[in-house]
Amino acid sequence: MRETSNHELNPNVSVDNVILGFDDDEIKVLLIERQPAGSSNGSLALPGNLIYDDETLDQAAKRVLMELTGISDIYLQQFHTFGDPGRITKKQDIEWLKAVRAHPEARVITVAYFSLIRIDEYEPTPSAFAKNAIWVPVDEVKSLVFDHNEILNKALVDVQQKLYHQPIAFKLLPEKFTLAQLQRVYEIILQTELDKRNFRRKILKTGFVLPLDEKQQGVAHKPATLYMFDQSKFNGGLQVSHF
Amino acid sequence: MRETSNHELNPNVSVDNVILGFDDDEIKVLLIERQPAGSSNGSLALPGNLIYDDETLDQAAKRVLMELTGISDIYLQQFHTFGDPGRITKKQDIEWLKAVRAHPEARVITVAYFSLIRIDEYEPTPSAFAKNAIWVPVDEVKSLVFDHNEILNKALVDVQQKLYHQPIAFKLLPEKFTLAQLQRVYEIILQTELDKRNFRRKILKTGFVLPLDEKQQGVAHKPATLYMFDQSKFNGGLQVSHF
DNA sequence: TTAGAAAGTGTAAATTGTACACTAAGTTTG
DNA sequence: CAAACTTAGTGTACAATTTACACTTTCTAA
Repeated sequence: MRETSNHELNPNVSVDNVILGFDDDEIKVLLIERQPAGSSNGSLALPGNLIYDDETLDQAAKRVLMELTGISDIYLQQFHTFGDPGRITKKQDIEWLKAVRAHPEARVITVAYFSLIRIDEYEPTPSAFAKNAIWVPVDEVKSLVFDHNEILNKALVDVQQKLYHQPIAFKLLPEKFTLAQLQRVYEIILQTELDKRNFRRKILKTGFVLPLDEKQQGVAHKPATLYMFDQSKFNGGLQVSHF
Repeated sequence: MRETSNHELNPNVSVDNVILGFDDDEIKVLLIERQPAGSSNGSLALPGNLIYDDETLDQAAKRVLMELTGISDIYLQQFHTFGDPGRITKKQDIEWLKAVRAHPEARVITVAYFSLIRIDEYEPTPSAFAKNAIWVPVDEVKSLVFDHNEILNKALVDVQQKLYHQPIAFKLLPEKFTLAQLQRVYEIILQTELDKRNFRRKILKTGFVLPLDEKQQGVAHKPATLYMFDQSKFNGGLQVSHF
């Protein structure tokens, strides 16, 4: 009988992480190639695994990410829990579970987390059952294991929503950034083009993006002013009045 | 060994429902009194219970609500999953679990759902381990079992957010309603006062609230025009431009 | 020195937000 | 049946925000 504070894997609950990365160009998602992979012409998955009975869900998400990809110290945010009994139907998935899990037939629900990071600030190094960890542009993602495509899509939609209310754009940029970089983040996440002058006016009026006494270096054109995000001025994001 | 499609209770996963009700006056939450209650000077809980291994989370939420309160046919929306190993610390809770659960020591994570309904359109009738089902004004809710206070609070915050993007205000009103009623819903959920003229202008401009050729009846003053919500015109809620 | 490339800036017109108070249309009461 | 009561319903002036739009500046590299 499992006890509340036993350090044992819970066969019924897993976490999955949607790590979205940005490289000043496009949004990519961090995927792992599972090992063993059975026939495996490389089946890809979100980094996720069962939780321990003595850790919180947030801790589990962090730990699992660390164990599979070596990435730590990032802020993970829970966004949805997936639990269709029919999540696991693909033959490859079933075989993989049999090879890896103590209770391969158990009903598993998974709590999904996302994070946004700069690709160049982390170096994923696969371990545990991840034989590879790779960044894949989100619109080039093919079929993933289990219901991971569904999880990824929901993450992308939720991130769009949260862009207005949470300072997530800045997690995709270096500490010091230009307004052009910031605009690009908004454009890529929202999948739309924005007017440069209007964007600048609006962003600067919020007060949570501060200019520095510093310019971009090493560019073959007029160097842009660098800016910083000021967390303390961020009160619920872009101001919006509904009434 | 549990199988994916067995009709057995999963000892590790539960659902909890935050049913918010409105009676044209204030927001109340539907709570149950558990049976057996031990020493119990009436410990109150959100209606929730373990899931079966062969049902989806959404199905489980519906079923559990039905079994405990008799309420069915309402739209339940998942909003967060709670899973601290320390969720269960109160002595009363532990005793109750021992009396009722096959695996009282099991680590349980709970997937929380909310719904908004009109109080006068439902008649909660307690059954299963609910010896009572009552509506409690949300600001009169005292200490609940487990972490149910935390779950309720998160539900209330999330509902505020979603009011702008989802047509949830209309679930708290009869099919035909006056603009004063609608305004009251917004005011109560947002905990703020709104200007009557500005509210009307803004709501009517959205196009998803349509006037009927019908007036309020049986009131001791000028009868108000009745309105309907038009789902098909609702595109993401109140229009807001961020850039 | 010139060409290239992105930075940075302003304005006019339309729309939306805000604050605010009286008249209209019923019912109830005396 | 008149008066009192209660809520419905409406408009406007001013401020703020949104939108659309193009040229000059400043740096590097050739």
